Amino acid sequence: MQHLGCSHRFCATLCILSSMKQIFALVDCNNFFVSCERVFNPHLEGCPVVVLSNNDGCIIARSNEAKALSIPMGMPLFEANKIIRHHNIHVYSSNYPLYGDMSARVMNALGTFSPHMEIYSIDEAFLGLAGFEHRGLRDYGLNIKNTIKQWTGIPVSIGIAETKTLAKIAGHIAKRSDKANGSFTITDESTKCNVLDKIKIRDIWGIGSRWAQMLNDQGVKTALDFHNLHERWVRKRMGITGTRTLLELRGQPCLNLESHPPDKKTIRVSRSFAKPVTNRQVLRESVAAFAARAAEKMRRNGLVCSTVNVFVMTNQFNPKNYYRGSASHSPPVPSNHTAEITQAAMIAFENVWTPGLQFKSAGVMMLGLVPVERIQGQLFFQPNKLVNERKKRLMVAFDKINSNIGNNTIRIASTGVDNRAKCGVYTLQNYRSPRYTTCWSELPIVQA
DNA sequence: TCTGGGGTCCTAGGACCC
DNA sequence: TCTGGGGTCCTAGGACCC
Repeated sequence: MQHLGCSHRFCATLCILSSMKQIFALVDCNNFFVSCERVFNPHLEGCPVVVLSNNDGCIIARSNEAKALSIPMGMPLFEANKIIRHHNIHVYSSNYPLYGDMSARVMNALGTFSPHMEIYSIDEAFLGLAGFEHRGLRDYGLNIKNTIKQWTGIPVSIGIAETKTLAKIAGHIAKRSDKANGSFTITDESTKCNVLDKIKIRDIWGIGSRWAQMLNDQGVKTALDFHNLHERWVRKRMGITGTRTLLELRGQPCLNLESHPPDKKTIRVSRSFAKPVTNRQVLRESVAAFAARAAEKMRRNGLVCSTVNVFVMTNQFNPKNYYRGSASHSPPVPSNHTAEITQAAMIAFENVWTPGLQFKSAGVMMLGLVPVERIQGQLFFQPNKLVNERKKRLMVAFDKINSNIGNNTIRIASTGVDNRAKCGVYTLQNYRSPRYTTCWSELPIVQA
Protein backbone atom coordinates (compact mmCIF):
# COMPACT_ATOMS: atom_id res chain seq x y z
CA MET A 1 0.00 0.00 0.00
CA GLN A 2 1.51 3.28 -1.03
CA HIS A 3 1.41 6.15 1.40
CA LEU A 4 0.75 9.50 -0.22
CA GLY A 5 1.58 11.79 2.65
CA CYS A 6 -1.68 11.46 4.54
CA SER A 7 -0.87 10.94 8.20
CA HIS A 8 -4.26 9.71 9.38
CA ARG A 9 -4.27 5.92 9.46
CA PHE A 10 -7.69 5.60 7.87
CA CYS A 11 -6.80 7.95 5.04
CA ALA A 12 -3.50 6.21 4.53
CA THR A 13 -5.13 2.87 3.92
CA LEU A 14 -7.71 4.30 1.57
CA CYS A 15 -5.60 6.63 -0.51
CA ILE A 16 -5.68 6.15 -4.23
CA LEU A 17 -2.76 4.00 -5.18
CA SER A 18 -1.48 5.72 -8.28
CA SER A 19 -2.25 8.70 -10.43
CA MET A 20 -2.07 6.49 -13.51
CA LYS A 21 -5.33 4.68 -14.29
CA GLN A 22 -4.98 1.09 -13.21
CA ILE A 23 -6.40 -1.75 -15.24
CA PHE A 24 -6.64 -5.20 -13.69
CA ALA A 25 -7.42 -8.43 -15.48
CA LEU A 26 -8.56 -11.31 -13.33
CA VAL A 27 -7.84 -14.66 -14.95
CA ASP A 28 -9.78 -17.46 -13.31
CA CYS A 29 -9.57 -21.13 -14.32
CA ASN A 30 -13.04 -22.59 -14.79
CA ASN A 31 -13.80 -25.41 -12.32
CA PHE A 32 -10.05 -25.82 -12.09
CA PHE A 33 -9.66 -29.22 -10.42
CA VAL A 34 -12.31 -30.74 -12.66
CA SER A 35 -10.67 -29.17 -15.72
CA CYS A 36 -7.31 -30.73 -14.73
CA GLU A 37 -8.93 -34.16 -14.60
CA ARG A 38 -10.56 -33.54 -17.99
CA VAL A 39 -7.29 -32.64 -19.70
CA PHE A 40 -6.16 -36.24 -19.18
CA ASN A 41 -9.61 -37.83 -19.41
CA PRO A 42 -11.39 -36.12 -22.31
CA HIS A 43 -14.34 -38.50 -22.03
CA LEU A 44 -15.31 -36.54 -18.88
CA GLU A 45 -16.18 -33.59 -21.12
CA GLY A 46 -19.91 -32.89 -20.83
CA CYS A 47 -20.33 -35.28 -17.87
CA PRO A 48 -21.02 -34.25 -14.28
CA VAL A 49 -17.75 -34.46 -12.31
CA VAL A 50 -16.86 -33.59 -8.71
CA VAL A 51 -13.53 -33.47 -6.88
CA LEU A 52 -13.29 -34.21 -3.15
CA SER A 53 -11.34 -32.57 -0.37
CA ASN A 54 -8.58 -34.37 1.50
CA ASN A 55 -9.80 -37.50 3.20
CA ASP A 56 -12.59 -37.71 0.61
CA GLY A 57 -14.67 -35.60 2.99
CA CYS A 58 -16.41 -32.82 1.06
CA ILE A 59 -17.03 -31.78 -2.52
CA ILE A 60 -14.71 -28.87 -3.27
CA ALA A 61 -14.92 -28.64 -7.07
CA ARG A 62 -17.80 -29.25 -9.44
CA SER A 63 -18.21 -29.25 -13.19
CA ASN A 64 -20.99 -27.08 -14.60
CA GLU A 65 -23.08 -30.24 -15.09
CA ALA A 66 -22.66 -31.08 -11.37
CA LYS A 67 -23.55 -27.50 -10.40
CA ALA A 68 -26.70 -27.82 -12.52
CA LEU A 69 -27.67 -30.80 -10.34
CA SER A 70 -27.69 -28.42 -7.36
CA ILE A 71 -24.69 -29.95 -5.61
CA PRO A 72 -23.44 -27.18 -3.32
CA MET A 73 -19.82 -26.36 -2.71
CA GLY A 74 -18.58 -28.08 0.45
CA MET A 75 -21.30 -30.72 0.59
CA PRO A 76 -20.11 -33.78 2.56
CA LEU A 77 -19.64 -36.83 0.35
CA PHE A 78 -21.93 -39.01 2.47
CA GLU A 79 -24.78 -36.56 1.89
CA ALA A 80 -24.12 -36.48 -1.83
CA ASN A 81 -23.81 -40.24 -2.36
CA LYS A 82 -27.42 -40.72 -3.36
CA ILE A 83 -27.43 -38.01 -5.99
CA ILE A 84 -24.01 -39.17 -7.21
CA ARG A 85 -25.29 -42.67 -7.85
CA HIS A 86 -28.55 -41.47 -9.30
CA HIS A 87 -26.92 -39.19 -11.87
CA ASN A 88 -23.82 -41.27 -12.44
CA ILE A 89 -21.54 -38.43 -11.36
CA HIS A 90 -17.79 -39.03 -11.76
CA VAL A 91 -15.97 -38.64 -8.44
CA TYR A 92 -12.27 -37.89 -7.93
CA SER A 93 -10.15 -37.58 -4.80
CA SER A 94 -8.02 -34.44 -4.87
CA ASN A 95 -4.73 -34.89 -6.68
CA TYR A 96 -2.63 -31.91 -5.61
CA PRO A 97 0.58 -32.95 -7.38
CA LEU A 98 -1.36 -32.84 -10.66
CA TYR A 99 -3.24 -29.59 -9.89
CA GLY A 100 -0.11 -27.84 -8.65
CA ASP A 101 1.78 -28.74 -11.80
CA MET A 102 -1.07 -27.70 -14.11
CA SER A 103 -1.35 -24.44 -12.19
CA ALA A 104 2.34 -23.71 -12.78
CA ARG A 105 1.84 -24.27 -16.52
CA VAL A 106 -1.11 -21.86 -16.63
CA MET A 107 0.79 -19.21 -14.63
CA ASN A 108 3.85 -19.53 -16.87
CA ALA A 109 1.68 -19.01 -19.92
CA LEU A 110 -0.05 -16.01 -18.33
CA GLY A 111 3.31 -14.43 -17.61
CA THR A 112 3.76 -13.88 -21.34
CA PHE A 113 0.80 -11.45 -21.43
CA SER A 114 1.95 -8.87 -18.90
CA PRO A 115 5.09 -8.17 -16.90
CA HIS A 116 2.87 -7.39 -13.91
CA MET A 117 1.24 -10.46 -12.46
CA GLU A 118 -0.01 -11.51 -9.05
CA ILE A 119 -0.64 -15.21 -8.54
CA TYR A 120 -3.62 -15.00 -6.24
CA SER A 121 -4.39 -18.68 -5.71
CA ILE A 122 -3.84 -22.06 -7.34
CA ASP A 123 -6.38 -21.17 -10.05
CA GLU A 124 -6.44 -17.37 -10.22
CA ALA A 125 -4.12 -14.55 -11.15
CA PHE A 126 -4.39 -10.80 -11.61
CA LEU A 127 -2.56 -9.15 -14.50
CA GLY A 128 -1.72 -5.44 -14.52
CA LEU A 129 -2.73 -3.90 -17.84
CA ALA A 130 -2.25 -0.18 -17.08
CA GLY A 131 -1.63 1.80 -20.23
CA PHE A 132 -3.64 -0.53 -22.48
CA GLU A 133 -6.24 1.01 -24.80
CA HIS A 134 -9.71 0.39 -23.36
CA ARG A 135 -11.12 -0.51 -26.73
CA GLY A 136 -8.83 -3.47 -27.25
CA LEU A 137 -9.13 -4.92 -23.77
CA ARG A 138 -11.88 -7.43 -24.37
CA ASP A 139 -10.12 -8.87 -27.42
CA TYR A 140 -6.92 -9.09 -25.43
CA GLY A 141 -8.87 -11.09 -22.86
CA LEU A 142 -10.16 -13.42 -25.56
CA ASN A 143 -6.62 -13.85 -26.83
CA ILE A 144 -5.44 -14.81 -23.34
CA LYS A 145 -8.30 -17.25 -22.96
CA ASN A 146 -7.65 -18.98 -26.29
CA THR A 147 -3.90 -19.18 -25.71
CA ILE A 148 -4.20 -20.72 -22.24
CA LYS A 149 -6.66 -23.28 -23.57
CA GLN A 150 -4.37 -24.16 -26.46
CA TRP A 151 -1.17 -24.35 -24.42
CA THR A 152 -2.48 -26.09 -21.29
CA GLY A 153 -5.95 -27.47 -22.06
CA ILE A 154 -7.44 -25.46 -19.19
CA PRO A 155 -10.46 -23.20 -19.87
CA VAL A 156 -10.29 -19.77 -18.23
CA SER A 157 -12.49 -16.66 -17.86
CA ILE A 158 -11.17 -13.12 -17.89
CA GLY A 159 -12.65 -10.10 -16.12
CA ILE A 160 -11.16 -6.67 -16.77
CA ALA A 161 -11.80 -3.45 -14.82
CA GLU A 162 -10.20 -0.55 -12.99
CA THR A 163 -10.11 -2.21 -9.57
CA LYS A 164 -9.55 -5.77 -8.43
CA THR A 165 -13.03 -6.03 -6.94
CA LEU A 166 -14.65 -4.89 -10.18
CA ALA A 167 -12.39 -7.24 -12.17
CA LYS A 168 -13.68 -10.07 -9.99
CA ILE A 169 -17.23 -9.09 -10.84
CA ALA A 170 -16.36 -8.84 -14.54
CA GLY A 171 -14.89 -12.35 -14.27
CA HIS A 172 -18.12 -13.55 -12.68
CA ILE A 173 -20.04 -12.29 -15.75
CA ALA A 174 -17.43 -13.64 -18.17
CA LYS A 175 -17.84 -17.10 -16.73
CA ARG A 176 -21.64 -17.15 -16.76
CA SER A 177 -22.79 -15.14 -19.75
CA ASP A 178 -22.85 -16.83 -23.16
CA LYS A 179 -22.56 -13.44 -24.82
CA ALA A 180 -19.31 -12.63 -23.00
CA ASN A 181 -17.71 -15.80 -24.34
CA GLY A 182 -15.20 -15.86 -21.49
CA SER A 183 -14.02 -12.24 -21.48
CA PHE A 184 -15.86 -9.25 -20.03
CA THR A 185 -14.76 -5.68 -19.32
CA ILE A 186 -16.20 -3.01 -17.03
CA THR A 187 -14.61 0.27 -17.99
CA ASP A 188 -17.50 2.75 -18.16
CA GLU A 189 -20.02 3.90 -15.59
CA SER A 190 -23.19 2.72 -17.34
CA THR A 191 -21.91 -0.83 -17.90
CA LYS A 192 -20.88 -0.86 -14.27
CA CYS A 193 -24.31 0.15 -12.94
CA ASN A 194 -26.09 -2.33 -15.23
CA VAL A 195 -23.82 -5.11 -14.04
CA LEU A 196 -23.86 -4.26 -10.32
CA ASP A 197 -27.65 -4.23 -10.36
CA LYS A 198 -27.62 -7.91 -11.35
CA ILE A 199 -24.96 -9.09 -8.88
CA LYS A 200 -26.17 -10.48 -5.59
CA ILE A 201 -24.55 -9.07 -2.48
CA ARG A 202 -23.05 -12.46 -1.60
CA ASP A 203 -21.25 -12.61 -4.97
CA ILE A 204 -19.11 -9.56 -4.21
CA TRP A 205 -15.49 -10.43 -3.47
CA GLY A 206 -14.89 -9.55 0.18
CA ILE A 207 -18.48 -10.02 1.34
CA GLY A 208 -18.92 -13.36 3.05
CA SER A 209 -22.00 -15.07 4.41
CA ARG A 210 -22.12 -13.10 7.69
CA TRP A 211 -21.98 -9.68 6.13
CA ALA A 212 -24.31 -10.74 3.32
CA GLN A 213 -26.87 -11.74 5.94
CA MET A 214 -26.43 -8.47 7.83
CA LEU A 215 -26.76 -6.42 4.62
CA ASN A 216 -29.77 -8.40 3.43
CA ASP A 217 -31.46 -7.74 6.75
CA GLN A 218 -30.91 -4.04 6.09
CA GLY A 219 -32.53 -4.33 2.65
CA VAL A 220 -29.24 -4.23 0.75
CA LYS A 221 -29.76 -6.93 -1.86
CA THR A 222 -27.57 -6.15 -4.86
CA ALA A 223 -24.06 -4.91 -5.47
CA LEU A 224 -25.62 -1.66 -6.72
CA ASP A 225 -27.49 -1.21 -3.43
CA PHE A 226 -24.21 -1.67 -1.60
CA HIS A 227 -22.39 0.67 -3.99
CA ASN A 228 -24.91 3.42 -3.14
CA LEU A 229 -24.61 3.14 0.66
CA HIS A 230 -23.16 5.96 2.76
CA GLU A 231 -19.44 5.45 3.33
CA ARG A 232 -19.80 6.37 7.01
CA TRP A 233 -22.43 3.72 7.57
CA VAL A 234 -20.26 1.05 5.93
CA ARG A 235 -17.22 2.19 7.93
CA LYS A 236 -19.15 1.81 11.15
CA ARG A 237 -20.72 -1.56 10.40
CA MET A 238 -18.02 -3.27 8.37
CA GLY A 239 -14.79 -1.59 9.36
CA ILE A 240 -11.94 -0.71 7.09
CA THR A 241 -12.23 -3.96 5.13
CA GLY A 242 -15.84 -3.33 4.09
CA THR A 243 -15.05 0.28 3.24
CA ARG A 244 -12.29 -0.80 0.89
CA THR A 245 -14.73 -3.07 -0.92
CA LEU A 246 -17.19 -0.17 -1.22
CA LEU A 247 -14.60 2.20 -2.69
CA GLU A 248 -13.29 -0.47 -5.03
CA LEU A 249 -16.82 -0.94 -6.39
CA ARG A 250 -16.91 2.82 -7.00
CA GLY A 251 -13.78 2.52 -9.10
CA GLN A 252 -11.27 3.73 -6.54
CA PRO A 253 -8.45 1.19 -6.24
CA CYS A 254 -7.58 0.30 -2.64
CA LEU A 255 -5.94 -3.04 -3.36
CA ASN A 256 -2.67 -3.07 -5.21
CA LEU A 257 -1.18 -5.71 -7.48
CA GLU A 258 1.17 -7.79 -5.31
CA SER A 259 3.76 -8.84 -7.86
CA HIS A 260 6.07 -10.28 -5.21
CA PRO A 261 4.24 -12.41 -2.69
CA PRO A 262 4.95 -11.14 0.84
CA ASP A 263 6.72 -13.54 3.18
CA LYS A 264 4.39 -15.95 4.92
CA LYS A 265 3.56 -15.16 8.52
CA THR A 266 2.45 -18.65 9.50
CA ILE A 267 2.84 -22.13 8.07
CA ARG A 268 0.39 -24.80 9.03
CA VAL A 269 0.17 -28.54 8.41
CA SER A 270 -2.92 -30.32 9.63
CA ARG A 271 -4.97 -33.35 8.71
CA SER A 272 -8.12 -35.02 9.81
CA PHE A 273 -7.92 -38.78 10.26
CA ALA A 274 -9.99 -41.32 8.39
CA LYS A 275 -10.75 -42.99 11.74
CA PRO A 276 -10.59 -41.49 15.23
CA VAL A 277 -7.19 -41.94 16.89
CA THR A 278 -7.11 -43.02 20.54
CA ASN A 279 -3.54 -44.34 20.73
CA ARG A 280 -0.96 -41.94 22.13
CA GLN A 281 1.91 -43.27 20.03
CA VAL A 282 -0.05 -43.02 16.79
CA LEU A 283 -1.10 -39.44 17.47
CA ARG A 284 2.42 -38.50 18.52
CA GLU A 285 3.91 -39.95 15.34
CA SER A 286 1.35 -38.06 13.24
CA VAL A 287 2.21 -34.77 14.91
CA ALA A 288 5.91 -35.50 14.37
CA ALA A 289 5.23 -36.11 10.69
CA PHE A 290 3.31 -32.82 10.42
CA ALA A 291 6.17 -30.97 12.10
CA ALA A 292 8.69 -32.54 9.72
CA ARG A 293 6.55 -31.51 6.78
CA ALA A 294 6.26 -27.96 8.15
CA ALA A 295 10.05 -27.75 8.56
CA GLU A 296 10.41 -28.76 4.92
CA LYS A 297 7.97 -26.01 3.88
CA MET A 298 9.93 -23.45 5.88
CA ARG A 299 13.18 -24.47 4.17
CA ARG A 300 11.56 -24.20 0.76
CA ASN A 301 10.42 -20.66 1.65
CA GLY A 302 13.75 -19.70 3.21
CA LEU A 303 12.11 -19.12 6.61
CA VAL A 304 12.71 -20.10 10.22
CA CYS A 305 10.18 -20.07 13.03
CA SER A 306 10.54 -19.00 16.64
CA THR A 307 7.59 -20.98 18.00
CA VAL A 308 5.97 -24.31 17.20
CA ASN A 309 2.30 -24.72 18.04
CA VAL A 310 0.63 -28.14 18.23
CA PHE A 311 -3.13 -28.66 18.29
CA VAL A 312 -5.33 -31.75 18.49
CA MET A 313 -9.10 -31.97 18.18
CA THR A 314 -11.91 -34.42 18.65
CA ASN A 315 -14.83 -34.43 16.20
CA GLN A 316 -15.91 -30.81 15.87
CA PHE A 317 -19.34 -31.87 14.64
CA ASN A 318 -20.05 -33.51 17.95
CA PRO A 319 -20.28 -30.49 20.26
CA LYS A 320 -21.12 -32.65 23.28
CA ASN A 321 -17.65 -34.09 23.72
CA TYR A 322 -15.70 -31.55 21.71
CA TYR A 323 -12.17 -30.96 22.89
CA ARG A 324 -9.45 -28.85 21.35
CA GLY A 325 -6.02 -28.75 22.94
CA SER A 326 -3.28 -26.41 21.84
CA ALA A 327 0.23 -25.79 23.19
CA SER A 328 3.39 -24.10 22.01
CA HIS A 329 7.07 -24.58 22.49
CA SER A 330 10.02 -22.57 21.19
CA PRO A 331 13.25 -24.13 20.02
CA PRO A 332 16.38 -22.57 21.65
CA VAL A 333 17.01 -20.52 18.51
CA PRO A 334 14.70 -19.92 15.54
CA SER A 335 15.03 -22.92 13.26
CA ASN A 336 13.80 -24.85 10.25
CA HIS A 337 15.82 -27.95 11.07
CA THR A 338 13.60 -31.04 10.99
CA ALA A 339 15.00 -32.51 14.20
CA GLU A 340 14.74 -29.25 16.16
CA ILE A 341 11.23 -28.47 14.95
CA THR A 342 10.04 -32.00 15.59
CA GLN A 343 11.57 -31.95 19.04
CA ALA A 344 9.78 -28.71 19.91
CA ALA A 345 6.55 -30.21 18.61
CA MET A 346 7.02 -33.31 20.76
CA ILE A 347 7.45 -31.18 23.87
CA ALA A 348 4.29 -29.22 23.05
CA PHE A 349 2.51 -32.48 22.32
CA GLU A 350 2.96 -33.59 25.93
CA ASN A 351 0.77 -30.65 26.98
CA VAL A 352 -2.13 -31.44 24.65
CA TRP A 353 -2.31 -35.21 24.87
CA THR A 354 -5.29 -36.36 26.89
CA PRO A 355 -5.96 -40.07 27.27
CA GLY A 356 -9.41 -41.46 26.65
CA LEU A 357 -10.39 -39.08 23.84
CA GLN A 358 -11.08 -39.90 20.21
CA PHE A 359 -8.95 -37.53 18.19
CA LYS A 360 -10.26 -36.69 14.76
CA SER A 361 -7.67 -34.22 13.60
CA ALA A 362 -4.35 -32.69 14.56
CA GLY A 363 -1.86 -30.21 13.23
CA VAL A 364 1.09 -27.93 13.78
CA MET A 365 1.59 -24.22 13.18
CA MET A 366 4.91 -22.48 12.70
CA LEU A 367 4.74 -19.03 14.29
CA GLY A 368 7.05 -16.04 14.31
CA LEU A 369 8.40 -16.76 10.85
CA VAL A 370 11.36 -14.69 9.65
CA PRO A 371 13.68 -15.07 6.66
CA VAL A 372 16.59 -17.32 7.54
CA GLU A 373 19.14 -14.52 6.99
CA ARG A 374 17.44 -12.35 9.60
CA ILE A 375 17.76 -14.66 12.61
CA GLN A 376 18.18 -12.56 15.72
CA GLY A 377 21.55 -13.20 17.42
CA GLN A 378 21.61 -14.10 21.12
CA LEU A 379 23.70 -12.43 23.78
CA PHE A 380 24.50 -15.50 25.85
CA PHE A 381 24.39 -18.11 23.14
CA GLN A 382 27.20 -18.16 20.63
CA PRO A 383 26.28 -20.51 17.79
CA ASN A 384 29.00 -22.87 16.74
CA LYS A 385 29.53 -22.03 13.08
CA LEU A 386 30.88 -25.45 12.21
CA VAL A 387 27.92 -27.25 13.79
CA ASN A 388 25.49 -24.88 12.10
CA GLU A 389 27.05 -25.44 8.71
CA ARG A 390 26.84 -29.21 9.14
CA LYS A 391 23.20 -29.01 10.19
CA LYS A 392 22.40 -26.92 7.14
CA ARG A 393 24.14 -29.34 4.81
CA LEU A 394 22.32 -32.26 6.37
CA MET A 395 18.96 -30.63 5.62
CA VAL A 396 20.00 -29.85 2.03
CA ALA A 397 20.89 -33.52 1.57
CA PHE A 398 17.67 -34.56 3.32
CA ASP A 399 15.52 -32.47 0.96
CA LYS A 400 17.45 -33.59 -2.10
CA ILE A 401 16.94 -37.28 -1.33
CA ASN A 402 13.22 -36.82 -0.73
CA SER A 403 12.77 -34.72 -3.83
CA ASN A 404 14.73 -37.07 -6.12
CA ILE A 405 13.61 -40.44 -4.83
CA GLY A 406 10.24 -39.63 -3.30
CA ASN A 407 8.64 -38.08 -0.23
CA ASN A 408 9.52 -39.74 3.05
CA THR A 409 12.36 -41.80 1.59
CA ILE A 410 14.41 -40.42 4.45
CA ARG A 411 12.64 -39.27 7.59
CA ILE A 412 13.06 -38.77 11.26
CA ALA A 413 12.41 -41.76 13.53
CA SER A 414 9.80 -40.02 15.71
CA THR A 415 7.42 -40.06 12.73
CA GLY A 416 7.25 -43.84 13.16
CA VAL A 417 9.61 -46.60 12.13
CA ASP A 418 6.97 -48.66 10.40
CA ASN A 419 5.97 -45.72 8.24
CA ARG A 420 2.34 -45.86 9.34
CA ALA A 421 2.11 -42.31 10.61
CA LYS A 422 3.61 -40.44 7.69
CA CYS A 423 1.51 -37.61 6.27
CA GLY A 424 -1.46 -38.95 4.43
CA VAL A 425 -1.51 -42.58 5.51
CA TYR A 426 -4.58 -41.99 7.60
CA THR A 427 -6.20 -40.11 4.78
CA LEU A 428 -8.70 -41.70 2.46
CA GLN A 429 -8.04 -41.26 -1.25
CA ASN A 430 -10.29 -43.80 -2.82
CA TYR A 431 -10.80 -42.05 -6.15
CA ARG A 432 -7.46 -40.48 -7.04
CA SER A 433 -6.42 -40.18 -10.67
CA PRO A 434 -2.76 -40.82 -11.63
CA ARG A 435 -0.15 -38.08 -11.13
CA TYR A 436 0.15 -37.81 -14.91
CA THR A 437 2.71 -35.03 -15.01
CA THR A 438 4.84 -35.46 -11.90
CA CYS A 439 5.46 -39.18 -11.47
CA TRP A 440 7.36 -41.36 -13.96
CA SER A 441 5.35 -44.48 -13.21
CA GLU A 442 2.04 -42.70 -13.73
CA LEU A 443 2.61 -40.98 -17.08
CA PRO A 444 -0.34 -41.17 -19.45
CA ILE A 445 -0.05 -43.99 -21.97
CA VAL A 446 -0.68 -43.15 -25.60
CA GLN A 447 -1.75 -46.05 -27.75
CA ALA A 448 -0.78 -46.16 -31.40
C1' DT B 1 -21.20 -43.80 10.51
C1' DC B 2 -19.23 -40.43 7.17
C1' DT B 3 -18.18 -33.17 7.44
C1' DG B 4 -10.75 -30.21 4.05
C1' DG B 5 -6.69 -27.51 4.49
C1' DG B 6 -4.21 -23.31 4.45
C1' DG B 7 -4.00 -18.69 4.67
C1' DT B 8 -4.93 -13.22 5.55
C1' DC B 9 -6.39 -8.92 7.97
C1' DC B 10 -8.84 -6.25 11.54
C1' DT B 11 -10.54 -5.24 16.15
C1' DA B 12 -11.23 -5.25 21.01
C1' DG B 13 -9.50 -5.94 25.34
C1' DG B 14 -6.00 -6.90 28.72
C1' DA B 15 -1.28 -6.45 30.42
C1' DC B 16 2.20 -3.59 30.99
C1' DC B 17 5.10 0.64 30.72
C1' DC B 18 6.35 5.47 32.10
C1' DT C 1 -10.92 8.58 51.63
C1' DC C 2 -9.01 10.49 47.66
C1' DT C 3 -6.02 7.06 42.86
C1' DG C 4 -4.08 10.03 35.47
C1' DG C 5 -3.20 9.89 30.95
C1' DG C 6 -1.23 8.08 27.15
C1' DG C 7 1.07 4.79 24.81
C1' DT C 8 2.61 -0.13 23.00
C1' DC C 9 2.35 -4.97 22.54
C1' DC C 10 0.10 -9.31 22.54
C1' DT C 11 -3.70 -12.41 21.96
C1' DA C 12 -8.16 -14.25 20.90
C1' DG C 13 -11.87 -14.09 18.10
C1' DG C 14 -14.27 -12.85 14.04
C1' DA C 15 -14.52 -11.80 9.47
C1' DC C 16 -12.86 -12.93 4.87
C1' DC C 17 -10.42 -15.64 0.78
C1' DC C 18 -9.49 -20.00 -2.29
